[in-house]
Amino acid sequence: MARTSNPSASNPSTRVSTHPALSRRERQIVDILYRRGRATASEVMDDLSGTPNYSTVRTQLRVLEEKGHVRHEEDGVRYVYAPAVPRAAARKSALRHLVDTFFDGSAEQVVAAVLGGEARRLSNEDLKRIADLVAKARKDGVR
Amino acid sequence: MARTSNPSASNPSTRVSTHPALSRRERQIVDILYRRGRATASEVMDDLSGTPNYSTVRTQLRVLEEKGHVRHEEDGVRYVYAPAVPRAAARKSALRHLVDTFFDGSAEQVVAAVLGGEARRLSNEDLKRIADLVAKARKDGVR
DNA sequence: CTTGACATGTTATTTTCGTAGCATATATGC
DNA sequence: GCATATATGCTACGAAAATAACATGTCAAG
Repeated sequence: MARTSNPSASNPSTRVSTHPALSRRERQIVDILYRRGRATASEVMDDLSGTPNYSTVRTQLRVLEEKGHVRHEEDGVRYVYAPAVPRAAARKSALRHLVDTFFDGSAEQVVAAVLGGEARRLSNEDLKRIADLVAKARKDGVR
Repeated sequence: MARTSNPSASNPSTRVSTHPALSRRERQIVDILYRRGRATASEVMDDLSGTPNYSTVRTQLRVLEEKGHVRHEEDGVRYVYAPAVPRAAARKSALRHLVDTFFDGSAEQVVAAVLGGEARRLSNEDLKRIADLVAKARKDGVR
């Protein structure tokens, strides 16, 4: 019965790096931080769905910090939070996860989806720049 | 205190479609289903991290079905599960979320990341096909 | 026809989450 | 100086999630 073996680390869909995967609300909060770069508890609260209590959000940020997912710096009296994992790194693994989960691991399919407007409509200028990117990648690759 | 208003539907990072967002484990399970297309409880279990009890996985699949995230069909005696939301739709919103969260909403940045190997290495054939895709998109767009 | 392997059905227990209240500190305007 | 707005510190608690035990059903091999 397809009991093939599962090293449990070979599977991008469930792979857990150093951190044990975020809960639902935690994921939302961290995503907000990635989108904003950095934010106070109030700002995070504003971006959260529902109408969480300010206190609630602070508690969650504190827990996230304890777990090492988030860090804060003090700006005068207030705390300003930011993701502990650099955006570039998080982005990389997120992209990879997406590609593996929804695009059969195919980069080409991703580009097709982006061009197809699955993300948002592209202007002619956008397409031009993208074409240049691809051209450059090809040239470099062939080099 | 910056209580500007939050329709909770204007924010892609926290937007909840019809379904109230999956819990951690649920997300993992559904992702596995998207990757495999369809799977039995055993197969899902094999792909999950940790070493969840078979019983546990079945319970979670049942709950997911109750919530409408998953459906099952019977293949003889056994149940075969699949995501309730079509892959294409899920993919679309996932891509959008990724772009908004990590790429400043820029499709161009996504393509750059893909080309840059942030997802996986591309062959020359891949690049060729991608170049064709872009060329076609440009032609169509200009039309 | 009975036994073993593998399913599903049901129910229970432990953990984790999500949420918020209350106490306290600090700056700011009157 | 003192009230008010806004912070953080700490604690608590119900709800949901994650997990698994136990019971039952089915099919095929021997």
